[in-house]
Amino acid sequence: MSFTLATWNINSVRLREELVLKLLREEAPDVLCLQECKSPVDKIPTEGFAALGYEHMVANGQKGYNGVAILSKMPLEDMGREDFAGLGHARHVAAKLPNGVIIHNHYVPAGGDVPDREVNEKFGQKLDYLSDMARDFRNAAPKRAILVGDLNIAPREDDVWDHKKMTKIVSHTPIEIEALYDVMTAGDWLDVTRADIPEGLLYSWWSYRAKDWDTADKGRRLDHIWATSDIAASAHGSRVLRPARGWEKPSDHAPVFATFDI
DNA sequence: ATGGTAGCACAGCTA
Repeated sequence: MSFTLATWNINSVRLREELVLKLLREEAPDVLCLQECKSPVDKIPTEGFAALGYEHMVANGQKGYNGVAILSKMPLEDMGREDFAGLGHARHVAAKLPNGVIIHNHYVPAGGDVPDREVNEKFGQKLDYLSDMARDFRNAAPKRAILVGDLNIAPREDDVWDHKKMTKIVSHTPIEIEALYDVMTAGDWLDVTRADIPEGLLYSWWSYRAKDWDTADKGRRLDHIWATSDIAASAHGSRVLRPARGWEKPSDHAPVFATFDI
């Protein structure tokens, strides 16, 4: 069976309901994982999604901030929500597909501006969130699983527009990159996007503050699709839907896609 | 070093 999965930080699912519908109509992934829904679960506009065939959703929501959801054409079994770092935030939800594959959808804390947990509590929370993820995967090694989301870390030199300028900028500091690779190793995860697209600059986020995001192209690859090694080899066809960053009233993130033959 | 934009919700936090 072949299925296509997309992940997208939507930056308010209620404000951008029409953009979600456009993506579902034009790209028709089997599963769409959203982050930063910024909505309680019961206020997510599911009717329009269901009308396009996405009749199934598992979600974790809160008012105003964070929030993650998995939309699917196929039935989903709710596999619960983790509160890593004990923040009380809606940053994770998991679901199982009929083929047995488990999907983890994460919104990792951004971590504030200063990359030092002694002076910036948010940076400490980000590192704690990552170490809790790693501990969880060491406790119960995931199998036949996919992990997606806005991980708020661009690990490789070619995941940012200027590696040297970025090494002290939160999202590309060595301590975060180390922590992210520790999560990856703890769970036998492989970076599907970079397995499919090993060469070259590849971004999924551009700041709203840049004058001309497209020509300046000061992007970062913050949005990831990983898979456990038992199914990673079946993945192909990865891409970033960069044009979505240029849609009317866009999210600052573009959707990332991967197709799996499982 | 600073400020630039955006969402939520209506001030100020978060990104």
